[in-house]
Formats: sequence, structure tokens, C-alpha cells
Amino acid sequence: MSSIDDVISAVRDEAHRRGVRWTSQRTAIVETFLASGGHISVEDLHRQVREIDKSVSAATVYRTVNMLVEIGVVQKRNFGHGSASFEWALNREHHDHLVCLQCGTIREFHHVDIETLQEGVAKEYGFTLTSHRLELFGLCAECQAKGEVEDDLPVKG
Amino acid sequence: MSSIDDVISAVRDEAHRRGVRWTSQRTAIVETFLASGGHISVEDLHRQVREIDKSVSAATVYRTVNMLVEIGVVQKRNFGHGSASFEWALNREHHDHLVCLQCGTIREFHHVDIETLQEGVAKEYGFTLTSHRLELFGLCAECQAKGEVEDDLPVKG
DNA sequence: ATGGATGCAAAGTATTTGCAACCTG
DNA sequence: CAGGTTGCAAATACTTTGCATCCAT
Repeated sequence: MSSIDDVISAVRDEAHRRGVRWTSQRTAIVETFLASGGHISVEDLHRQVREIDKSVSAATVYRTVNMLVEIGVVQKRNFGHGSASFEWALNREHHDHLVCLQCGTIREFHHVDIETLQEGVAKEYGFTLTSHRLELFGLCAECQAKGEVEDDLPVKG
Repeated sequence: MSSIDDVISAVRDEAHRRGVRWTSQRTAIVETFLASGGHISVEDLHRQVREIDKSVSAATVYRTVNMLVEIGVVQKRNFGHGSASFEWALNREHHDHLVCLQCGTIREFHHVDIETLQEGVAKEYGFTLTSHRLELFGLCAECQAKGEVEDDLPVKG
């Protein structure tokens, strides 16, 4: 019994608890989501789910991710290019993101000192923090290597 | 001679420098952008520009903001709900945002040490940073004061 | 059996693009 | 006057929705 099945059970139970029904499509979608490593766009999710069940429609993928957001299992993370991205949110520690502007790769990181400084800023302004979002944008090592050869940095048009 | 005109001149000059032509529509759009206080969505920008020049099309607004992004005058922000928002970036120091979840107030701040640590993280992962986005969410001092009476805190998702 | 879920296609938004006319440099 | 820019409409891209049918409970 893999832990993936345990997670799916937990999600299905949470759905039931809220009166949301479970279907084979939803199992396939959640499986795919987990297999993706926890970050995936609707487009990729749809493409990959169809490798399990060719009949699953985009509408169902959208309806399912929206439902997952609603029951708190997933978070929407829009990075502004292509279809929206979603991130698994269940039982995960907080982390921030490094986003490659060229290939779209997302790397997670966590830096305690940054968080401490954030708390300091909040205190300075009298805020009580409940959460934050930190995204670093740039070029990953791979794309830098490619760029040196191809000299092909994208300029928006 | 208002400083708004100076800014428009600077933008127009930068456009010329890049072989981009200037038009009355672009003046109206930049004027409106500045009048908005530097944060505005494409939709609002279009609506407000049309109060100056009724004939300006949405296509021109999109083409212009994309051009402004390209020449580095404006930054794209806030993806994911409604039309994209843009923020004036020229001659402004970099800053991050403290966002009150109750009243929506946005306070800007800048913390050099946080940026330094971000650079460290980027280096650690082999990224070359081009920009970042840091938003701290919570309750501002005013809303905390009110909240103690009303007991109406939002919960983070 | 009840009503939520699905696939499909059509409808909705948000944004871009083809084109002929127009205007800046 | 060359070629970038504009408005318009059509085209894209992404997401939601109406509907008949299906299926979980």
C-alpha cells in the first residue's frame, strides 16, 4: 500500500465529508497530480491524466482542481504564462519558489532567516502575519548554459 | 510644467531610443497610468483612457502596456483574477508589499537584508535572478484593533 | 432514485493578431 | 515615403457552463 493511496483516501474522505462525490476520474486526476511532484499546470495535468484515462475531458480537470482548491487540498499559483498552475497543499511545509523564466521550471526552497526578517518587517509596520508569498524569477542553471550557446533570451513581443 | 509631463517625456525618449514611435494614444495611456497612482489593470486602464480619448481600442492598450513592459517602464503583476495588473516601474526603487487581508491596504517596504539572502538562495541553486516578488499577508495594526472588538479574523488558506 | 459528476460543445473572458488605413520620424 | 501604429474584427488561449446522460451513494 503506497502512501499515494493513503493520500488519495484522505482526499476522498475529505470530499465525502463535504458532500462531494468521488469518481474514477478524480482518482486519476489526484494520482497524476501527486505523480507530478505537486506542481502542475491544468494543461499538463489534462494531458497526463489522459494517459491513464483517455476519456477525461478538460472540463472535468478544471472542475476537479477547482473542487480541490475549495476543499483546501490544492492551491492556485498563477505564474502568468499559459494555463494556471496548481500546487499540492496538503500536509506540506511552507516553502517559497524559484521560477525559471525560460523553461518554467519551479524549484522550492525554504530559508529560515528570510522568514525571520519578514517577521521583523511585519512587526515594524504593526502587521500580524498570516502568510506570505516569495517568488524569485530568473534563469536556471540549465537555461543559462543553453543561453550562452544559443544567445537566445526571449524578449516579449 | 508638471512632473507628469517630465515622466512622459522620459518614456517617449526611451521609446525613441529603441526605435519605437510615439503617438497621442500612448501619451493618453501613460498619463492615465500615472494618474492611477502606478497600479492599474488593463481593464481599468482602458476604461479610464477612453475618458480622455474615446477612440482608443483595447488592442492599443494591450499593445502599449506590452511595449512599456518591454522597454522596462512597467511591470506585470497580479496574475490570476480578472485582467492583468501593471505597476509603474520607472525611477522607482524596488519594493515589496505588505497586504492587509481585512481592509486590502497595501504598504510598500524594502529590506536590503532580505534581498541579500535571496541572492544567496539563487546562487545556491545556480539561478541568475532577474526579479522577485515578495508579499506578506496579514492584518494591519488598524484592523487588529478593530478585530479585537469585532472578533472577525480571516483564516489563511 | 436522487442529485452530483461527466463529456461535449457552446459560451465566456482575456489577450493577440491580420489587415487596410493612418501617422510618425 | 517607409514602416511602425491604430481600430476593428476575427482569431487564440484559457476557463466556465448548459444539457442530456451517467453513476456514486
